Formats: sequence, structure tokens, C-alpha cells
Amino acid sequence: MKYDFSSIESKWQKRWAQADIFSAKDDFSKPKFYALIEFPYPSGAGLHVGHIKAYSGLEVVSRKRRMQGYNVLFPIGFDAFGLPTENTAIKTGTHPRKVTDENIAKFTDQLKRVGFSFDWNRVIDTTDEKYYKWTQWIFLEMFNHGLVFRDTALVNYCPSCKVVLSNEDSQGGKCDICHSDIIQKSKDVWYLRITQYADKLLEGLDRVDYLPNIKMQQENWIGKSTGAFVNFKIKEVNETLRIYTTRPDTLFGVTFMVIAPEHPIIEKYQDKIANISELNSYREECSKKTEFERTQLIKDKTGVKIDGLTAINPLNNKEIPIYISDYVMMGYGTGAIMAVPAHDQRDYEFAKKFGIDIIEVIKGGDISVEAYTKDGEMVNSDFLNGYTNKKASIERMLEYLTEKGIGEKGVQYKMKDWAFNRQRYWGEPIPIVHCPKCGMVPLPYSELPLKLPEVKNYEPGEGGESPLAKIESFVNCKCPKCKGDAKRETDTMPQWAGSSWYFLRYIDPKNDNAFADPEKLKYWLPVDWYNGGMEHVTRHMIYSRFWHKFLYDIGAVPVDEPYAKRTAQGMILGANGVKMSKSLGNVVDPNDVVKEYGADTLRTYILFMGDYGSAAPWSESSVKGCKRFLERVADLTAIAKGKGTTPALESSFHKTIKKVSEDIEALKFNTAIASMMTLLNAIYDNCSLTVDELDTFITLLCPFAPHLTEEIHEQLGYKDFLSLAKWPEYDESKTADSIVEVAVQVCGKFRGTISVSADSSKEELIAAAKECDRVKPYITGKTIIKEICVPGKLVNIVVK
RNA sequence: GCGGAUGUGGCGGAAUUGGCAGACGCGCCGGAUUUAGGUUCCGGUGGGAACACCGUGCAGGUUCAACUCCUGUCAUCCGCACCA
Repeated sequence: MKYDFSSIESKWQKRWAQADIFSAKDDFSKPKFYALIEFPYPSGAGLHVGHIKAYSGLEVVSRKRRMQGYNVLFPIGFDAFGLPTENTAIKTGTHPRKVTDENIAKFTDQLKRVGFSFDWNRVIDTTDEKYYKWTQWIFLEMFNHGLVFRDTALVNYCPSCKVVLSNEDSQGGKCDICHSDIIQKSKDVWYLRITQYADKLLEGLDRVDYLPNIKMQQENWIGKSTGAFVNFKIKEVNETLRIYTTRPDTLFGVTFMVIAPEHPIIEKYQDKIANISELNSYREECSKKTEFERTQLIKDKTGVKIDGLTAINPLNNKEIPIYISDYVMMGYGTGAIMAVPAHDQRDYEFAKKFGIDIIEVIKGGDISVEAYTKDGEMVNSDFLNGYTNKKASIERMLEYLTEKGIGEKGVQYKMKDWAFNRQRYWGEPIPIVHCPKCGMVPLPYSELPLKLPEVKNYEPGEGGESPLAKIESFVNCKCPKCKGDAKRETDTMPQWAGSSWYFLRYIDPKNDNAFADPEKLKYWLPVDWYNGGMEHVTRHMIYSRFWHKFLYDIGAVPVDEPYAKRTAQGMILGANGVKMSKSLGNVVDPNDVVKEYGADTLRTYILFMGDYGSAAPWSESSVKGCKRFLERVADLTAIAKGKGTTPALESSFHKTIKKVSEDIEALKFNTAIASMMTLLNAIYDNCSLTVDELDTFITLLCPFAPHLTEEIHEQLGYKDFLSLAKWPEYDESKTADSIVEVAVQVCGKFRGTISVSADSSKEELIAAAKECDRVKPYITGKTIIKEICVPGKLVNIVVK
């Protein structure tokens, strides 16, 4: 058969669409399979080969599950709010709505050309008011359940994007969007209380099937630590300084305290502090440092002693000095620490520099050289003396602290509450009204969606205010509570909002009365398998798990974990082995590949190029290799004749069906394809094949190369869709060969093979091995001291 | 610094439980077809003159047998990073 891929591909894409064969049915009697891929951000650059790889994995799994009789939901949508679109709008003067629609149309066209079996009836767009109505609805639910609060805080601010960023969006002190250095700025911020769900987010990980490194990254991100809060009295004023420590066992070794430069106690007691101007100039210096400088570059400890405030160790009433230093952060714990230089390296460095006492309380190290952080016998520690187990001493100390009322057990998380507002246009408006009398008033649900107003200028204001603030007709409104004059919130939600619950909307995308029908949620949830990039494992996934757990707690969804299983694909690198980027000119456009080699080749190559979870460089010649494979498959139509099975190929077929079936489930697509190539080679070596066998072969290949295989299926005379055919089954007993090659070793060295019947006994195998011509020279005249036999695998004769 | 992962031909990568290292593909070499190139087909392809021998980052160890297990070490990549 001539392999005219472009006409074959457009033909079958049309037929699938006309017959609507990939839409999920709300038929609750069938077993369901919900496969989810991370929906794309429709950027102007169009689809990237990385998108194809990200979707191809579950595309193949979904196609296989469909053929196995599952009711499959494999949806697609667009995460379309966000800065790049808004920036295009500003640059070109085009409405972001128009930019978004054009980009979505472009993405849709490209995705369809690859032949993905998405359910195109359920497409969602986060910027559609019918969608974001429910994003706002969930926000209001959170507000009404006390999970939203507003605070003035030092926030991560990107001076270039003029926008407040969450911690997650400013990793490494760089803006996630434009990579400029972020600065700390005091602003009014809307927060979502994600920390209230920290424990649930952590504990839920025990009940889901995520790749181990994904779980680990999430745990790391949440960053739970257990320890104690301890209150230190201050001698000169009626005040206690509260600290957090994970090492309460070392409390007798405290020789000084350190507070963050921003700690409020300094301003509160500035008239008691003799060296306030010195402190202020140090604080000034610190505030100028970027996060990057403060955390990455400064290894040398700096700080200033507070002259006029002295702390008292609550255990032994010893007076200890207080310092300010930027190695203590206001954002973690209480912004103040007790310093134990003998057993904490940072405190040690600080003490050495400032000439502070170092008291050993755990034996085992040499504190004249460095801090000792391991276990050992407690000394200089009153009631803890003699304890050797860290855990036991911590417990004893906690008991003591609680008993005396000077402290208590405490838990801290690295994760912070989620800064939720952005000073931008292209996002969901926050449905809150500021009333001079009533304060912050949530919009009634009946007023949703709160639509984005039309504006002429999308530029954010100079003071970092949203473009919406300039629209008086939007801003001025009546208070829903007292009906008096009020003003709307003008900030919008971050891009992560819409993507935090999109998988729920796919279940019932057109519902106007609820975000989804409870019966449908009950059937489809949880998502059975979610695949995406490693870069979304900490942010998007933590946010969406948080939203979902909240919805579960208010009874809006039936399961507490949204994703039963999560995997991640590896990147596609440029041909030169480095990340694809425009500036390096090594970007591959999937459109070009489809045009030149066809979608089936593109799909097959992307899954064949290497381990699905690892990064692999693009190779044009390997693309050609996959095209050759498909051409050779197309040519099978010339040799396929008759019905039934070809005896010489029977076990090869059963083996291949088994291998492909298992490998797809394990995301080992490369070896699945390799095994089909091996079978194809065997078919050509054998020079004969029945029509039934060809049909089995193309059925196995269908998830990978659906267009070509549909075409062959039709040529074989079938009228139905191969995409809906039954997945082949194998007979385990027929996967084994009757004659097997067994390796023979002498003293562990491979010397030859023997062909024997698969059910030969150990004795028969050893006897046959000794008769092998290649083996004889190595054993004749030697004493056999051991004979090892692994049936079906190998014989090892040990001689002396 | 901490945590995780990876290291196999010229290249991408295969190798259930320790059991013939290099499946499959690319590339390369030779041959056939072709005016030629391309395509296609056939044969070969870890190193090595070798049926010896050597080969899975490096050095040891356990074992009849190690890519696989153990100890140490180096390199690369990723994540977190003064988290008290």
C-alpha cells in the first residue's frame, strides 16, 4: 500500500470528528477512566513538540483503555488568562479576548492535526465568563469559610511586571515570568489560607500514587518541621520575645538571641535602645539587598547587638544579649531565634565573629572547630544531663516547658499563605466590594459572574494598581449589604486560579447551575491518571489539591484527593542536547514534522525517542527511521493472505501483545514500539502473514499511529473504526517458546549456547551442556566442583 | 550545604527476581537496484588480527555468576537552600 500520509490523516481526522467517537459518555454503568493532561496556555508561539510529548503518553493509554471497553474521559481545554496575552495586547493594541481566541483557534487546529483523541465536546476556556463564574464562586465559598484574608505585608513584587507574586512564583528571587530580580514591597494583599491545609496536603500524599520524586518535592515544599515555641522575657521592658526552635533540647546552650531586621520589637522599643541609629542603618542596608543577595551571596554573618534590650533564659535566668541579623528571616517561625552556637553552624559562625560564649551541651564534637550537630550525651543541662537520645531529651524538655508555662510544642511550615491578587487586567475579577461602613463584603452568588469590563488601556498603573482601577463604572458600586456607595476590588486573580479546578469542569462543562453535577462528579472522580511537567508539581498541583480539599470539606466534591495517580514526562531537547529555545534556533515546530513526515510518524517518534520520563534530544534521522517503520507496516498489506495464524509467528504475536499491553501501562512506550518493530522484522523474515494477524498487528499499533492503522483496517474490508476495535488479548502459555536457547558458562564465563526443549530437566540441561562443542575444551581434564542450572536460562559449570 | 536522580557502543537508548550486556532505532561499512543522488532491498557493525582476551564513570567487596547487591569515590543534571 502506498503510504500517502497526508490524505490518510485528514481523511480519518474528519471521519472521527463526524462520528464523534472519542466523546465520553455519561453512562454510569460502564467502568470509567479519566485521563488528564495539563491543559495548555494558548501562547502566540503555537504548539511546541514538548506539548505533543506531554499529551502523547496518556493519548496512547486512553486509546488503549477505550479499546478495552472503558468509558474514557480524555479532555482538553485552555488555561488562557495570564500575562503573556496581556502583554501582547498592550504591545499590539489588540483586545486580549481577541488574542486569546486567535491563539485557541491556532492550538485547536494544530492539536487536531496530530490526531489526538480528545473529547472536543468538553473544551473549556478559563477566560470564558461561564467558566470563571465558578472560579469566582469557589473564591466566594472560601471567603465565606474564612479562608481568605487581607493583610498588609512585605510581598514579592516584580518591578518590571508591576505585579505581586506568590512565593511559588518568585523562586530563587526571580520573577517567574520576566526573570527580573524581585523586590520586597509593603502592600495590601489578598491571601488564601493554604497553610491551614498544610497537614491535609501532606497526609493525603500517603493515599495517592504519585512518582516518588513528585511526592518528595511536595513534601519538601510544604516543609513541615516540629519543635517548640519558647518565650524569653526581656529584662528592661515588660515584653516576651517568642522564638521557634526544632532543638529545644539545647536550650541550656543558648548564649544569645537573634531577631530579623524587620522584627517589630525594634520599633516598639526604639526609645529604650541606645544604638537605635546604628540598628536603623543596618536595617536600611538589609532592605536594599535583593532576596538573591541575602540568601545566595552572603555567607559572611553580619549583625548588630541591640544595646538596651537583654533577654533572660527562662531555664536558668541567665542574661543573654540580643542581636539583629539578616540570617534570621521575618517570614519563617517568629522572626526570632535562640542561638546555640555549640550545636548550630550558623549560630557558631555568628558567635565566633562577635566573640560570644559557646557552651557545649552535647558531648561528642570539638566545639573549638565547628558546631556539633549530631547525637551525644547531654551535659551542662541540669535535668537533661546524662540523656543520650535526642528524641528523648526533646520530649523531656517539652514536658518541662509546658509544665512551667514558658513554651510549648509547635509546628512550622516552609509553605506560606498564598498571595492571591494581581494588579492586572487579564484575570478573574475578585468578587469583593469595599464598603466604608461594612468593610469587605462578598458579592452575592447571584451576581456572578462579575465580568471583566472593557478598558482602553491594559497598562497597570504606576503605583502598582490594576488597570481596572481606572474604570469608574466598574469601581463605583453599591454595597450588597447596606446598599450604600462602595467600591469594587480592582485586583484580579493569579493565573493559578482557573487551573486549580479545571478537571472538575470537564466533567460537566456546560452546567449553568453548578460547577458540575454531583452525580457526574461521583462517577468520574477522582482523575485516574494525571500527567504533566515536573515544573507544575509544586505550584499548580499543591494549589489544586488545596482547592479540591476545601471543596471536599464543604461537601462539594465526593473525594478528598483529586488525582489518583501522577506521572511526568521528560523534556524534548534540541538536536544539540540543550533546551529548545528561540534564541538558540533549535526549536522544532510540530507542524513542520506533520507536514513532512505525518502525524503518525511524529507521534511514534516522540514516544520512541527514549524513556518517557527522561529528557532526550531531537533527532531528525530517527524521525525518518520511524517513518520507515510505518511504511514497512503499510507494505504488509501486500503479503497478508488468508485467515488464522502462522505457526512460526504465533508465539511472537502473543509475546508482542503482552509486551505492548504491559509497557503502555508503565509508560514504557519506547520498548512497546521496539517490540512491534521486532515483530515486524520477524514477519518479513518469515515472508508470510495472515490477514487476521495483520489486523492484530495494526490494532496494537493503533494507539500510536491511528491514521495509518485505520486506513489499513479499512483496506482489509472492515467497516468499523479500528479505534473502537477490541484490544488484542494474549495467551500466557503461548508466549513461551517450546525450544529455548540456554547459555552455558564455565566458571562464570559464557562459552556457548544449547538449543533444548523448554521443559528439559536440570539433569538433561547439564548433560547437554557438557556435550556442547564449544564447552568441551574447557571442562575436559578438569574436576567439576559445582554445577548450577537455571532452567530455561543458563548452565554454569565450575571446574578446577 | 541538604535532598533526589543519572552515568552502558559513534548517537538515542534496551536488559522481571543477580543469570548470554548492547534489544529496537539512528549512524556507519560492504553489496544489489539506479546514468547519478535519493529511495528501497540484502549482509555486517562494542573494542580487538583473534574461537584468546577486554569491556556498563572510577576503586574495592559479596557471589558459581554483578549494569543489577554492598562500601568508598568522581562527574553530570534537577529540586530546595541562612527554614532556626
